[in-house]
Order: sequence, then C-alpha cells, then structure tokens
Amino acid sequence: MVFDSSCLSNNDIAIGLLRLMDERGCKPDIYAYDTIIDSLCKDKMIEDAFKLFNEMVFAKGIQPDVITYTSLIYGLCNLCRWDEVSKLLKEMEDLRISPNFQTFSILVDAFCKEGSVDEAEAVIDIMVERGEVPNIVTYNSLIDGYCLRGEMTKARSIFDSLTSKGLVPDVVTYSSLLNGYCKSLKIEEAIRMFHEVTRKGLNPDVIFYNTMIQGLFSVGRCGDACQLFDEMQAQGQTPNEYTYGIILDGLCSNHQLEEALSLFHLVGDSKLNYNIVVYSILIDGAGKRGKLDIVRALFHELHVKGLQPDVRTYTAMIRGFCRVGLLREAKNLFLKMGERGCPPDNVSYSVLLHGYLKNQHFNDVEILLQQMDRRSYSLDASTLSLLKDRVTAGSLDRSLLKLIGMLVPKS
DNA sequence: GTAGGGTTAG
Repeated sequence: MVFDSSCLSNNDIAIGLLRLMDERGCKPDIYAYDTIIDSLCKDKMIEDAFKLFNEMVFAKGIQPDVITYTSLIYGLCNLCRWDEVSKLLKEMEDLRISPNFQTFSILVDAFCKEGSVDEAEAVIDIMVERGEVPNIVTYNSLIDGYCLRGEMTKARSIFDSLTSKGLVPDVVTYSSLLNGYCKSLKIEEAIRMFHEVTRKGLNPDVIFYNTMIQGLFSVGRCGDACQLFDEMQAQGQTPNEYTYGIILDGLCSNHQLEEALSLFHLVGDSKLNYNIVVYSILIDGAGKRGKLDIVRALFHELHVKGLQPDVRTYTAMIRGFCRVGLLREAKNLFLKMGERGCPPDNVSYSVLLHGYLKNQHFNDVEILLQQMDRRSYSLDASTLSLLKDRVTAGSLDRSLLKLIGMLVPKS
C-alpha cells in the first residue's frame, strides 16, 4: 500500500498523490492544485493552502485562476482575516482576474456573518453592475444577516420582495427567518413560518426541525419541543448531534437536568456521546444547579473517553465551582487553561470575576482586570455594572475605576 | 475545481 490512511487526512493523501504524479512524470495541472487548495481552505488549513498556492505559481509556473482565488478568499473569510482578503482581491485586480458569481456570493455571506449587512448590500450592487444576477443563495445570506442582527422587519421585507425578483424561497430561506424569529422570541411568527413550509410542499430538513425545536425550548415549551422531536422522526428526518445538543441544552435550561441526564444515559456509548459539546452542555447545566458531584463525574468521564475540553467546557467547570463557593478550585482550573492550550477568553474572565465578587474575594479582582487589559479583552455589561456597584458600595477601591474604564468595550 | 441556513456561556 502506498499510503497508510490510518493516520492521514484526506488532504494528506491528496497531497501525496500530487507528489506521486510529479514523480511519475504526470504533471499536476491547475485542476489538481485547485481541488486540494479548496479542500485545505474548507478545513481551515489556510497556511497549507498558501504553501500549495506558492508551489503552483512559483515552482510550477501555473497561473492561478478565479477559482484558486475564490477558494483562498473563502478560507480567509472563514477565519475573519479581512486584511488578507482585501490583499487577494487587489491581487486579482492587478492580474485582471475578475471575481465571479461565487466570489461575490462568498463576500456577501462573509459580510452578513460579520454583521456588516450594508457592506453586503454594497457587494450585491457591484455584482448587479457587473451583470451577475443574485440568486436565492445570495439573498438567503442577506436575510440571514439581518436575522442575526435581530432586524426581523428588514429580513422580512427582503423575504417578501423575493417573488417580484422571480426568486422562490427554499428551505434555507425559511430556516433563516424561522431562526431569526426564534432568537427574537417571536415564537408565533416562527410557528407561522413552520406551517408555511409544510403548506408550500417544501420538505423540512433536519436543520429546519432543529431550529424550531430550539425555538420552542427557548420559550419554555418543552412539551411542544419533544412532540416536534417525535414528529420529525415520523416524517423521516433522522435527528443528528445538533438535535441531541439542542434537546439536552433545552432540558437543562428549563430546569430539567434529570431528564437531560436520563437521555444522556439512555444514549450511552453511542457516538452522539463522543462529543465535547454534549459534555459542556451537561457540565454547565449541572454546575448551575450546584450539582458538583455530577460536574466532576462528567469532567472525569470526558477525559476517560479521550475528549479534549475546550474553553467552554473549562468555563462551565469554573462557573460550577464558583456557584458553590469553591473559589480555589475555580482559580486553579482557570490557571491550568492556558497550560492546556486553551487560554481563558472574555467569558471565562467574566465568570471568574462574578465568582470573586459574589464570594467577596475582592483582593483577587484587580489582577484579573489587569490581565484582561493586557489581552485587550473587554467587560460585558453585567460584569461592568456589578464592578461599579461594588466600587460604589466601597467593597472595591475607587482607584480601580480607571482600569475598569479601560475595559469598557470601544463600540 | 469555487457560494447559503441549525448546537453549548454571562
């Protein structure tokens, strides 16, 4: 066997084949390079993609085309590396390679995900100027962008204008709107969307059901959520790991930790339970109810399974420790996060700060704030007001106000 | 060989 695939990714294998082609005198062409560059970009391995890009251009003398650039732009957008996106667009212009429909669509979607819907609309205008006609995918990105911002009236008006553009909304369009209504807690609107999809004869998929189930949980309608879970299966849609996570989180958030744990045990050794997200949800759920024995057992179990805790897992643990006043353990774990390769983020700091304030460990506050400042982190609204209250009350020294002021978010 | 929707926090 030429390749031992047991420890190689598909990308490694593809690159191996590329080398083999070279050795055997069968010159890899732009199709071969573009295929692998795209795959690397999709897997967020952008540095490797650029390595291959440079090899193609400089060592092999193959000129990149619009597809090469579009793949790289996609990869960079996914990593929010906007400066490099601009650089590549400029490079394309210099090489007189025009962005095509897909390039524009990627930019529209990236701006929408960033919350920059105005920029996204500007890209659509440029598209149209250049003779490209935006399709349902383009508008789905825009609708989703407005939904993510909670601007449901605007999202709805774009949705309503689709017909006059000769476009037919698909399941993705409805999913985005449904999700927007759910996140804005406009559950009745969401349910209306749900029924409209069925009425139109569209086939709701797993994502669509997941969105609706989550929406029902978010307004406390657990019974309806579980009923829909049954219905989706009756309709032939197989629940996936997202469905499972949504249900566990929904139960935990609605004071049904026991039900969540029963489901978790029922699922047992299935691959659904080989997922760090599941453990983070349950650890957080148990921690918030002060069930530290369960928290510890779950944390131990995930290690036994060889799962890697992430920032959210650690933060959930820390919240659990703080909740029952185990500040020393919270602090220890917080310190270990960096050593274990996942440094605390904004949220981890807020959680520990809340723990310190609630348990009157005022002496530990300043050092955390200084660290946050060094890392250019900022305070969320609730932590900020809590800190100010404690200064007013005299528990924290007034001299901290300057530091606190530096941690107020800029925007 | 290049585009779109869904999961975990305060």
